[in-house]
Amino acid sequence: MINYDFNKIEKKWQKKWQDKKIFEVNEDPKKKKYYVLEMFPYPSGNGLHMGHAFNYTIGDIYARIMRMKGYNVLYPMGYDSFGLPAENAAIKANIPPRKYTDDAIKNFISQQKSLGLSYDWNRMLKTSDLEYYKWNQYFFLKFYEKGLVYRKSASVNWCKKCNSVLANEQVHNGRCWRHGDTEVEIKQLEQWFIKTTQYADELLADIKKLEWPDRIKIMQDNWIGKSYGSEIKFEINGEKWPIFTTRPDTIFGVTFMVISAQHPKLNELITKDYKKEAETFLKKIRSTKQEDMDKLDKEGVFTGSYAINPLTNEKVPIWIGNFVVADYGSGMVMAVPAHDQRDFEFAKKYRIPVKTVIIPEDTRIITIEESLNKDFYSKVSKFAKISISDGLANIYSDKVDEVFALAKGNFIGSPWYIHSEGKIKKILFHSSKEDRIFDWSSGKGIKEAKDYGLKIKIKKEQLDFNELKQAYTGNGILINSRGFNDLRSDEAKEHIIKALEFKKLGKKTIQYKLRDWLISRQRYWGTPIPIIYCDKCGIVPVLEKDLPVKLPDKVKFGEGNPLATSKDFVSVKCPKCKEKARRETDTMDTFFDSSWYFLRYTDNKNHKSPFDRKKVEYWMPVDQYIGGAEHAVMHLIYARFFTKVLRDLGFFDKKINEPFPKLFNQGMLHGNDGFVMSKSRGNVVLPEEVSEKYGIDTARLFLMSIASPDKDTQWSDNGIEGSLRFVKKVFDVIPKIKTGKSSKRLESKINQTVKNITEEIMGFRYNIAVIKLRQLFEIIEQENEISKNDLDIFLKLLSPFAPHISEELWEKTGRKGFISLADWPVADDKKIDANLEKQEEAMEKTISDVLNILKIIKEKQGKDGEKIYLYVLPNEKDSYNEEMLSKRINKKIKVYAVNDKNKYDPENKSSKVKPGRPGIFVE
RNA sequence: GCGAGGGUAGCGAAGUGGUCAAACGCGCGAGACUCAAAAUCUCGUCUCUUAGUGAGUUCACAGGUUCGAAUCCUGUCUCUCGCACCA
Repeated sequence: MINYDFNKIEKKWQKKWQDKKIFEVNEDPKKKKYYVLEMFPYPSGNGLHMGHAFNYTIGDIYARIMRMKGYNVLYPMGYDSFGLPAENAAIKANIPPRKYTDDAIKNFISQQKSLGLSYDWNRMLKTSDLEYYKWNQYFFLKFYEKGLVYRKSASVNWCKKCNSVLANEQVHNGRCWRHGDTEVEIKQLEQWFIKTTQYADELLADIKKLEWPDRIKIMQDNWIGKSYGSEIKFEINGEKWPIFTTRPDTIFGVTFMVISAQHPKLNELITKDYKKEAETFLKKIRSTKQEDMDKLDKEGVFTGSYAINPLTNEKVPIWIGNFVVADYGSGMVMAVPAHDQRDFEFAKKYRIPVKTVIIPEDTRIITIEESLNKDFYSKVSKFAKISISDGLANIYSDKVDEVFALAKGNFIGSPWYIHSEGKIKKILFHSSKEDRIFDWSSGKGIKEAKDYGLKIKIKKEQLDFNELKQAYTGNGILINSRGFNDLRSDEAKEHIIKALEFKKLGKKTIQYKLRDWLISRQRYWGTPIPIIYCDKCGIVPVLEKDLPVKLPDKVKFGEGNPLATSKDFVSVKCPKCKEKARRETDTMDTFFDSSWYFLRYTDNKNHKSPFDRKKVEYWMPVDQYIGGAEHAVMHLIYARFFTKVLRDLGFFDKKINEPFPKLFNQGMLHGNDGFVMSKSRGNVVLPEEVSEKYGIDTARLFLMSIASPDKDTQWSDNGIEGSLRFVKKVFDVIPKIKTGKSSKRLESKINQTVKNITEEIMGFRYNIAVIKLRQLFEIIEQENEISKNDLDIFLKLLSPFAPHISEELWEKTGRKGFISLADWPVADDKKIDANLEKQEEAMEKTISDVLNILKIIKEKQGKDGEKIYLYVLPNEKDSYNEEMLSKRINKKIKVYAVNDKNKYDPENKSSKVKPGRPGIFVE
């Protein structure tokens, strides 16, 4: 076998592709377009690792097959080059961020080119280029005009390592998304926000139209977090405070209110008498780390104020609590301790009354009067019988599913109720000393609770739900709710809202968890926000004609906001009054940049506008987007939002509603040790090293064959050897193969494989496609000759995975042009012959029979079989190829038709012959 | 706590009702080639059995549905990921 010089071949074809610009595309109305896109990378100074190669190869294969299928394929690459790491590197190594970034990009490009990716490099973009980011500013102004941008003071997430605020989406588990070890602090700051919430409904509704992995869709759904509820107005100090709740059916159970410690109007409620305690409490909360907050018990203090329940006119105390989220709903909750676990815990701690207003369906409280006086059949659970006499309670039942008795102490005193459904299984007794569960399922008939030695005494005055162990949070039947008693929760919600609406004290509302997008960053390496502050005119947007606001080169780091250190930058004249004014010194979140880059690819050199409408309308939407799941609720939500806004601003046709109708989530590539590749762990596999040793085609093929590309996979230095063997063999065998006529068997196999591989690639089951390709190659190897056309087909099938050697072999076998631009093969169904498949199986079976016999002879008789004779039915003779069999079995094989008079058959094995099953004689 | 997805032979990984003792790759074993090794080629690789056969036990664990289960249902254990006091 020759040792092929893969590196030379790779360079050769990469150069040819580039010189001939074969992957560059233009709008062509005659051709169907297809837009394949991978999430563009942040160009880190560390360069690419194998994980990137894995990701890009997935997209490249897709782009290649679509191109060969005749689509006009847009497959671009660019760089999300603004951002913190460059700035930090600049501070650390004293390199200007622009230089750091440009160097990193250069490095990325050369690495990516050596991966054989078929990008249209002519469309490359960098978000840190003035030609790109000036359009960020332009969009910001457009959004501003439309009222989609606003400035407000709010509690914001602050990461001290980033030295900047973060968007809600960038806080993970109370920590910074970039700095997993850094807790986010809450600061009160005035910042720029984008009204993503204005599109919450559409963003949510359109999720179901997307062909995305379910888990990403679910994540977005949860993130937007729509909940239906109502706003109920509670009167506080003569003022109406709207309070959001999803459980208006529990309004009669409200025994207190809790306001968030961060609520802007909190101070209005704290009365003189409670000021001291409140301040101590608030101080404590503010000094608590965000992370510890979650673990804390519910805590709070009384404000001294009261709210009036609009339906009962009861006065309930207002507490400050550490568990109420300030910016969700109304920042204050109506607390129903009997039916909300948090409220329950709080009430228990501060001995606030608990009032039960919902009981599970099929449940009735047995009132003491009823219980004490007579044998009692539960009204609802018809099969439960409770008898109470002399203060002793026994429970009898044969068909009740679950009987809950809530009791206190030695089962003495306390309220209890029975809940039943279907067959009897268990009876549960809870006591404050221990929880005991009795399995009722073993007993067929009636058992007495007292058999277990239980005595239950009930006293009237102890009917007190404060003894409940936890809140009942399910739906059920209303009690203690005046006119709404006996309604089911869902009915009660409607009725109660109606009653409140009638009094103008409440209404139905919808709440979202999604918050507006905070885009201000107190950092340098980003897009300057085009705003000017004038003492006279206030906030004044930069005029469109004055764009771009260029990011200054000379700033000082480490003294707060870097842009503020550039006097030339800050000082400006007010566009309105022409007086002295100052510029905004914050920059934009880089997710702003990545929210529309896919549009810019369609027209990346446009100086006059962000993109040409026609071009966007030709190429958009992205037909296949590829990227990791880490952007499920960040980039993917922002980009969807942006697209919808630009659509509404008339930048392109109304039909473009979603940027990425189809999304593929690739898995993570782990290192040899099974852990995520990272520099600190030292398990990073570098493409150039692998490439040098095995060739990039081999690496691509291997990456795609380890596992399904949507799964996390593990790099293995051993595994790639297998792929190398295959690549070498192909490279060795193909040029030597005799071209002529393909056998029926080969034709059938080839056409079947074309069909399979096409389907597998289209479904991203690349691993299966590679297996099919290998199986096909095995057949080709076995055959004596192959037709020119079939050989071409094989190379075409190989080419998306191993483009360089495919090109090389294409050329070596005398084909013209680039295989990358050749037509993707179409299967000829007529040539697929199921009978041949059967013959194949018969042959495999025969081989294994022969081998088995050889093994047995060796074991039993200690001799090696030398010659093998097969006796086959005359019509099957052609299916048994002596040469091929001999090669497989490594022995001389002679095939006779059973009716051959001259056959050699000393033991008359030919009598054993059956269709598809030859007789075998070994000697 | 809530939500999503997993657990398949020594390892990686296909397989979602019969064609499954389970593709493919790695590893390992045997043979061929060679003076020898590497490379390459062929075969084998759950257990027992066997002139090409037959039997048994498997797909986290325990039950169940079915004529039939790796595949469907229930429960348990376990791993990964996402959200996390959202009223």
